[in-house]
Amino acid sequence: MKLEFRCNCPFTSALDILGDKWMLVIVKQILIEGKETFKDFTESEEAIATNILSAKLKLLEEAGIITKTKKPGNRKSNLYLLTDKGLALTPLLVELATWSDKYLRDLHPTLQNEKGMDQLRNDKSAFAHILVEKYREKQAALG
Amino acid sequence: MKLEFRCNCPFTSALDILGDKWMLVIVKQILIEGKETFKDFTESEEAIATNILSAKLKLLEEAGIITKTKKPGNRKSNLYLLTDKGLALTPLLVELATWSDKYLRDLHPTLQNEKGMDQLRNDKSAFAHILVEKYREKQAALG
DNA sequence: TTACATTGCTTGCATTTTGCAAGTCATTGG
DNA sequence: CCAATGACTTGCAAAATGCAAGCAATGTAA
Repeated sequence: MKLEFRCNCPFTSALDILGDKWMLVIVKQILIEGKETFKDFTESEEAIATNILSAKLKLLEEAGIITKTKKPGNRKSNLYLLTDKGLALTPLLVELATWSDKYLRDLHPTLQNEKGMDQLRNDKSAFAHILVEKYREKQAALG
Repeated sequence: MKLEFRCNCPFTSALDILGDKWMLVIVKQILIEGKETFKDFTESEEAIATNILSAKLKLLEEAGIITKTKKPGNRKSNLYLLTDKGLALTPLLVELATWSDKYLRDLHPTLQNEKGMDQLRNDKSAFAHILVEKYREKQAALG
């Protein structure tokens, strides 16, 4: 499980890093669900196994999408945070959710339909912008 | 390899279908590289194995992203075409390419840098719009 | 019309990735 | 000090991916 590129196509190359079941789910959990520590991820709804989580966090770090630091004042907990490169995936995530909302309901009737869904439908670029802003505020509060 | 959803999250559910090495690559090849037949895909730069290709085309069809029909006037060749649901993935693909263009060049120096890249940087929603229009024209010409 | 090539697959098997359960090891709170 | 917690690793089973070969149904050229 290492970083390699199949070809020089920009679409395919993004998928060489992000194209699996977990990478973007982890980014989503950090950005939207406020997860920061290893433990946070293991307690998620999606229930990622710890060995996979460990491997994927390593890959995300190698790819420059997240950073791993120690939580200030705590030598036990690690802090996983998005870099700018990682935050720049926000529009991609928003497109994923938009597509699901519009086209996945027939295959998946119990798909979430409350929370920010109206806001997403109403103006997705504003939605993305707010997500990024909130995350930056949080980061500023930390460091 | 069947269609199942981990949870009700719209982000994660999209990845339950699209989150692997091949699904979006195939959509890209149809949309951007004009590929239509089984053979077209096997001749791609990305070199997908025929057994995987077969399985993924089946999944894409089950998910309602592509349709499989016979080429008119030819009982041998099949024609794989995007549905509206599949065409609606265009903005997602454009976001993938945009992210690659901006953030992947340090990891992947030989990443493509010509062709439509300027147009993509200049106005990505216009770029997406043009892709969709061109594909629809092509479809109209066929049927 | 018959041999040959092409298209669209499937099968078998090796390799890689994913998933689950359990165990390790350094903090840390009491 | 000692149990609990957080962050992992390890071992093994299951699933997905990759490679090579094979095969049946057209299509094509002599």
